[in-house]
Amino acid sequence: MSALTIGALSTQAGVKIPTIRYYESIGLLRPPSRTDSNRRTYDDAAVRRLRFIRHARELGFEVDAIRQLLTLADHPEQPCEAADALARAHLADIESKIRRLQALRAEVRQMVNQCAQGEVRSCHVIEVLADHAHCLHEHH
Amino acid sequence: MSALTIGALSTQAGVKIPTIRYYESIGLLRPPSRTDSNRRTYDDAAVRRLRFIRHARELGFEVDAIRQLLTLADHPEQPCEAADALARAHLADIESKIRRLQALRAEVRQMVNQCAQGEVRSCHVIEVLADHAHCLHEHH
DNA sequence: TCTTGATCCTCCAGTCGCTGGAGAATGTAC
DNA sequence: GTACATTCTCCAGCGACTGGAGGATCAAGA
Repeated sequence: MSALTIGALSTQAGVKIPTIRYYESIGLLRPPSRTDSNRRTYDDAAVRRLRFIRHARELGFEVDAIRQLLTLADHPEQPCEAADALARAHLADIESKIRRLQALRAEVRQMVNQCAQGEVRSCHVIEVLADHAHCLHEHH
Repeated sequence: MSALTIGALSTQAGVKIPTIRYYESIGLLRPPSRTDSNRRTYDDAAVRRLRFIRHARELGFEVDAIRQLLTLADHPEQPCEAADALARAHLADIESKIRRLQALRAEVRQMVNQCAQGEVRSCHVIEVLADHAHCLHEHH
């Protein structure tokens, strides 16, 4: 039953105030009730919803996917295949990102290790970036 | 000695034409010479430079870091400590990204595995995203 | 009660790294 | 010669925020 200001919501959910207003403007958060002096007031449900959004963003979900998930969450009587499919698609995405980053790490490690602390002429940081033959991975 | 059109440069470097012009506009690529009819003409050095840029972008370097690296590459007589430091900083970045993504993967995997294919009410995809207690990692 | 400073409001412009369209001028191939 | 592809510039938009201007309102201390 606690009525929260936008500032309180911001700290409780860990989302900046302008971002909260932005989420409202793009329809991720429903417009809250207002005080007589036109200030937004939120309830605990809004905290949960905003945490949901923030968490999903941290997981790398795009706003559009989140919108779909929120719609699902608003209709808990429906089967969750759609939410499951969304999550599965995202999992594949995460896994590809990890693989790519691991390859990049190997490459940059090689760059750093091979830098002879000499002149740029002999510096592999530049070389590796300039020359595809130094690639350890196949992203192109 | 081959003179390349922007289209040829685009295919050889794997960078879209508007992106090439964009890179020129922000000073990542020097303005090339032009034909009588005002079309850009590039040489092989431009291909290497653009590949350098593209590769660095794929490695997740920000344009600003790339600008610094390019400046270094343009002055090969200088010591490469700066380039090395840039690469090292980026390596730390990549490693943190990998760790975060691995944690996210675990979380999303859990979500997918626990989804009972029932109703949303019992679907962990929604639950995990809504409730911080389900987190396996510590990103907040 | 007054005043100070924190918080809130709306609107708008900027960030980064592109991306794509409009409309016009060329280049190339049959 | 005609058709189609390519290029030119300029400008607007994308996603997902972020922050400032200028003004109203609130909460707490003197």
